[in-house]
Amino acid sequence: MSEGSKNDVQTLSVRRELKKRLQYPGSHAGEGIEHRYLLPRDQSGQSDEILVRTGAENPQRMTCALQSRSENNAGRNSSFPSFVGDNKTGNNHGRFSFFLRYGLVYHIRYEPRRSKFILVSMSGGRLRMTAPWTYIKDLPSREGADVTVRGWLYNMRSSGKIHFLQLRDGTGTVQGVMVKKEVSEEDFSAAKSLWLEASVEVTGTVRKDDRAPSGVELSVASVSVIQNPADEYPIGKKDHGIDFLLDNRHLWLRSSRQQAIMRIRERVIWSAREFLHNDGYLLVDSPIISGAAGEGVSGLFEIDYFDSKAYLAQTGQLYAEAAAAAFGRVYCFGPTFRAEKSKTRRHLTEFWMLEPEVAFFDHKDNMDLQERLICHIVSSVLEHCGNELAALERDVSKLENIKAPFYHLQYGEAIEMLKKLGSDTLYGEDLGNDDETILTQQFDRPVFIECYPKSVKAFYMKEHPENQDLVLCDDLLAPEGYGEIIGGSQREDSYERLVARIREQGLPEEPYDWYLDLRRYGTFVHSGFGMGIERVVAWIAGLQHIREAIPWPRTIYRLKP
RNA sequence: UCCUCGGUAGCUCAAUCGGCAGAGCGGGUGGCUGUUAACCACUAGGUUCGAGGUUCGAGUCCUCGCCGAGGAGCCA
Repeated sequence: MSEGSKNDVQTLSVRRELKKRLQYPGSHAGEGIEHRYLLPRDQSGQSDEILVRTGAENPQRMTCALQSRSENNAGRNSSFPSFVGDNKTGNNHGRFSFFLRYGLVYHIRYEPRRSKFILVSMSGGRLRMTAPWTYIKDLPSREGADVTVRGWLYNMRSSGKIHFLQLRDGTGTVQGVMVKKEVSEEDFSAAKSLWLEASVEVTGTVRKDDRAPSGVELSVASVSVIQNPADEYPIGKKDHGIDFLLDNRHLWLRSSRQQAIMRIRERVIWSAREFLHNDGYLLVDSPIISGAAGEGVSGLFEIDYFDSKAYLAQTGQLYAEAAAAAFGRVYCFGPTFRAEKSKTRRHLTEFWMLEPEVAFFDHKDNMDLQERLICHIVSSVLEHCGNELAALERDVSKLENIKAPFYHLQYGEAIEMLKKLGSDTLYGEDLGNDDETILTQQFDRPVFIECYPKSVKAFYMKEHPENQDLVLCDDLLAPEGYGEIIGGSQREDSYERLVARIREQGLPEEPYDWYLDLRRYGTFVHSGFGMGIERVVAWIAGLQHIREAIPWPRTIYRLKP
């Protein structure tokens, strides 16, 4: 490996130049494409050239030839005249590798959409053509094949003459079985000295084995160590405390549990956007830096904005309302910030919120949309994240039960119910965290709490037509004690009443002049809501704490990593 | 800001009424050809968060401080 590290230095210095040179196009429409690439000069001042030709009938079939002009590479041309790859039938994903001097291997890939070749990577140290590597998730379908896996060693067990290398590469895990008499003495002893989370390239044969979770194992032929850590890996195999794990969040993400959570998070976001896109919603993002407060100044992060003050967005809603007047059905999705000094399992100072806003939707249409969105997200996670839910030991039956219709409670009914359950929250007060927990434990599906008192809700919510003390809003509480995941409302569309509400709450009018314009110029019935991504993820994944639902949690005392 | 709990080996945690500072994992050495957080033997590893106090004696009790967690309030 000392040989490799020497080359790595050289790699860095030539990489930049090579990338530059790989940019000239030279394509000829209709016929095959021919590219010539000059490679960096060697010590003698000569340059090599790569000649790449693509077939006219199939641009992805190509031949590559190294034409050497330099003396110390002249012999290579004959021993390495060309390399033919086929992206359709081959398993190399269109990547081609050239061995060149310095012991470097250049990996070049054809990019069909740009009709050009791009430099994928360079590696050094081994005098061979590197096979493109295989992702662990694909191994079950490659039984019997000789493959190379690149990844990290997350655990190792040894029985003297046999090593069990537990490998992960982000797509899955596989056990590499290394038998002493089947590999070189160097590889066997090198493997024994590996520490956890060493980065390795393992070559071997995919072999069926009923004992393996994925059904296959890798019979190791050779191990190439990319880096063996200098120190012991901080996160061990036994339990750790939450504080330690959060301090090591950058490493904690490698664990199978965190990987499962992040995949579920991605599925939640993906499925939500898929649902909205397919339903005709346009993504119109809102600014993160804003001169005006969204829902009152108390929980805002203030920043210096040149010579004036600005705030980090608490919500994109006001902007979404403006966009709804332009595009009808819109949503925004991005990080939002709350400077509350909350220290609970449901709060972060930075969290992601999905905020649809719909023209000509009333309170009821709004709740219907929320219900359909949540159902779609849950069923999508169930469909695509079975392995992840299993890894988290989530009770899937609880999620399979999430189907329309959800329960509905009027605020007054909720207070009555809470009184019977022992809460001392009075009519007119907002529901506390305990109240939400108690309430959601009564239901096996999400429950809407509708029409809260005006006094505890934001100024932009529309008054209830039959009771001026209430507003047309809804909180959607997730079951199993998780509580509020969505807050929504029909918006006040009357200019006069909106101005009155702003004054009632003692807010300055000037920052809202543009917002009031929406009621001056073609006002319209409209509704929307905000869904907290991390809370939805925490609920679906069954997490104890919201901070596991975001890659880099920001809480009051945690800015690092 | 308030309430509650906690801080002991690299990590997770014990330590009875105030009486010799302990275990597992991780590290080191040796053993083991089917291990699944492998196992077995041996071994190294400590300013018990800090300052002060009570006591023959403090990880343990008292005071103050620092740090963290859970909860309240507020919210998604």
